[in-house]
Amino acid sequence: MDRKILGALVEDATLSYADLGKRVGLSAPAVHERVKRLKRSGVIRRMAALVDPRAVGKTLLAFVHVDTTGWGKTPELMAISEHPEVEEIHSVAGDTCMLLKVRTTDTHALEGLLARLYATPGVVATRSYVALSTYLERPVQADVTEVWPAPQARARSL
Amino acid sequence: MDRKILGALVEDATLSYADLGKRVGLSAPAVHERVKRLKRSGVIRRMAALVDPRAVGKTLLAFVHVDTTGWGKTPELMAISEHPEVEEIHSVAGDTCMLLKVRTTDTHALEGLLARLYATPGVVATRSYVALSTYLERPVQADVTEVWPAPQARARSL
DNA sequence: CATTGTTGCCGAACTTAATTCAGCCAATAT
DNA sequence: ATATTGGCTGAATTAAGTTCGGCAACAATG
Repeated sequence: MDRKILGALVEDATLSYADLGKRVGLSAPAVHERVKRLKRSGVIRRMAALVDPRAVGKTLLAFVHVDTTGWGKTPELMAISEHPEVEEIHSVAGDTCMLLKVRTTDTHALEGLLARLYATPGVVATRSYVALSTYLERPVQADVTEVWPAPQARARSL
Repeated sequence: MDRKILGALVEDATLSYADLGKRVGLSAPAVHERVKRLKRSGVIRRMAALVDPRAVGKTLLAFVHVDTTGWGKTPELMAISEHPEVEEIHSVAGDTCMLLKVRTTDTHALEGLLARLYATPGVVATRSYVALSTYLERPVQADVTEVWPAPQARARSL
């Protein structure tokens, strides 16, 4: 039941509780109660407007591999996350320490960002993959058919 | 002005128009008008609930490089996008055709997905990077300080 | 087996926000 | 100088969010 609500809210967070209720077969207050619980338990992190990157001038998407000298929440990591062009930072197993997803206005701006990354103390080397075109991009789906109970206890308390 | 509204709505799409108005110095109907325009012009693609991946059982995040025999909207591309584990598909310049962002419950499920990808006609070879931990992950920001006018004309009409 | 407590749902009432509309002001163009 | 357009405000209306009491189902307990 919660999965159905989640799936609908991922697609359209502006749905009224009444419409949601009709869709999943519940009354408006019941849906309201469940959504409130999903929010408080952290399953729903927040509601957000999804913005077209090109509409705000972010035409270029690139994935940047970065080697750093340290591990964990290091100063260089903090420095990297300060750049507004950086959307994601993952530490990956394979061949590099960090994998960054970055968006810039153009190749020139990407070069500027790379220069700033290189200049960061602790950053050793980078390698970049520029995206030519994006065929699919969707937020985390809730349509997993999976064994219960879901690990809701893992959700953050904030 | 629209940038301010966008920035606020990316952070919290549940803000009332009155609160938004107070934040940017406009009345509620004025904000309403602007948001409606931003939605219709495609700058705001949609409102969505951001779900904690772990709360819905998606513990593992991986980036998968895929080589395919064809280019563009090929059947193998459609086949790949059918898998619910696949969140993003980009064609990248560098060394492979496609870069996939996928989420699964565990390594076993990832292996199953890779097996299905390998079995897809047109898919030549894959290489995977498993994310150990994610330090930053945020949606497209609207905080670009950039020359005007923004290329709103590029936004989709739907 | 009955009792008591808990959980989750519904319907109605109430409160708040979304939405519409008429009128106004400023900027631009004729 | 004047008409026209676009965007804003404030009030009124409509719709939604939110709270509450009561009920039914289930589980644990005496």
